Amino acid sequence: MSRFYVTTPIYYVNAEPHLGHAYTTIVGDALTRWRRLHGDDVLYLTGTDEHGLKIRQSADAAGMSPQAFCDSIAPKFAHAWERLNIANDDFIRTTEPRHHAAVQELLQRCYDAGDIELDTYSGKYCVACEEYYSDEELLDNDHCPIHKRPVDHFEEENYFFRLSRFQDRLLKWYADHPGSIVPEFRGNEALGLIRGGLRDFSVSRTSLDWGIRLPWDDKHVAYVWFDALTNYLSATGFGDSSVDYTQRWPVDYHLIGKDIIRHHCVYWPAMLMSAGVDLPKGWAVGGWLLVDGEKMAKSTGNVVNPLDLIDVVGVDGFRYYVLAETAYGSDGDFSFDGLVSRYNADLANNLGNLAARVATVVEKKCGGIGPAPRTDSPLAEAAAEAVAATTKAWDAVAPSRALEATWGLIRATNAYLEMHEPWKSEPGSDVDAVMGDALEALRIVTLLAHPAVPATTEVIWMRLGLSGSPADQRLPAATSWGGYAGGTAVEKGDPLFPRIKS
RNA sequence: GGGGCGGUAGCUCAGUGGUUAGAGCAGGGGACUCAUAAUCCCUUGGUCGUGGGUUCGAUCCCCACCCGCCCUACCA
Repeated sequence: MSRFYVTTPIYYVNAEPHLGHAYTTIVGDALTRWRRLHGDDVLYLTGTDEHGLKIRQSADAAGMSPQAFCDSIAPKFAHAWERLNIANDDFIRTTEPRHHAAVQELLQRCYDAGDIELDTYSGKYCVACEEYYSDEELLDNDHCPIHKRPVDHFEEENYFFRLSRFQDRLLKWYADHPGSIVPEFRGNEALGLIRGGLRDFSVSRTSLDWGIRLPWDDKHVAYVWFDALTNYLSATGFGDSSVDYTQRWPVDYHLIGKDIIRHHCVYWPAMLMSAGVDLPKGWAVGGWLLVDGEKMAKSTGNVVNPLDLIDVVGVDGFRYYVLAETAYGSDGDFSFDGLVSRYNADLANNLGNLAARVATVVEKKCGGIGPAPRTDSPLAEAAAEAVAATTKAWDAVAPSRALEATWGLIRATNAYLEMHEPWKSEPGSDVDAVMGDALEALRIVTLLAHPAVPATTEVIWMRLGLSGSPADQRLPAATSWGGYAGGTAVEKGDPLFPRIKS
């Protein structure tokens, strides 16, 4: 049994869960469910990022302590993932003791390695914002873009991580590990960032109090990088001397958005190198889900709450949509019309309807008991192709392609039924053969589609009269043609995906 | 300004240095009626962003440009 460890970014608790968070989290869930089907010992990690000035400010504004504020928001993420049927194995919060231990361990290791040194951070600072600004962010004459007033030149004593020392090592590592970033074109972006030159970055603040103290200098609080990124290590037990964190580390995939490539593919590996920790095996970089063609933002008022959508198309309808509609890596476009139309076309008309018609014909022509499939069924080849293509796609972290391949078998099965028209024949061996084949194809579809639509496939599995759950099956053996033995009572039940009238 | 990614049928996307560029959805026609007015078959539709270049030949290679988006160093 192999181990498989996948992470999502940890989400900043300054905002409530939205479509973008849900997208990445669903991709990770489907990917890890696929690995579980293969018997892997999976660790799927998500969580929340709870430190920093903005949390402090939001807490102050709410009249709460930062911890109480975080305690009020973090469960909303955990709850949202429950609603979306996310099977994360752990949920890490950066305010947890285990995370503090890991952050301090990583900091200490980098400090001991000589890669963290005291220096001076200087920049243009707006007192009203309590923020530093780069020259390009400022208006003409060094005015704050928000407050329209002059910024001050500030200097602050910071510890810096000597990222500049890592350019050659990072380039060599990536050259030695081709394909570690998928899709490939995102890997090229990361290399471009490294080749473009690396500057040291500060890892601490003295002006911040809501965070983790540096172990060797408690006047300083860790700034975001060493705090947030380290969560991936915290969950493995890193920093706890009684635990062998290498049982879980290195991670197989960090799922990230394209906007945080620099932090995850440049800063993070350099930090790990410095600390003597193995680097991740892979990164899977996703694009953004735009909403009606525009970037989702509070200012445009187009923030989509995923929980509103599951009232319309169900949990699996929503999961299927985000997985199927967008090629992971590229930007996708979310639209309500698209959601409904894909739900109707793929789930109601294809999968749901196939399950319904098969059950009806088995009931009418086979006495409600599913016949066994033929060993030499023409559908067997279509099934094998679907299994192969689906597997290849999931292995490449390409959910939309995986589902397309799986749906190919659904279409082939519908076509197969049309060709033989078993509803026109009298009960007998010919009808039994056709329906056995259809049931077997549907069983295989159920397994292949399970990572995307786990709840519905459980229901189909049960209606086919099969015991247990698709999740108990072991691929690839379970997707071999002929796994259905026949002789089970097939139940029609209510429509799995009632068609939505638009 | 610099770096990067993308621009292929109405929509979402595949794709390859070479005969007539593909899929799904949407549109049109037909068949069927087991099924959630679902399904199946056929079909309309593309100057493969623009202009050059390399080549016997480019959507795929090179250059320039246009458009969209991302990063540009401390918001995930």
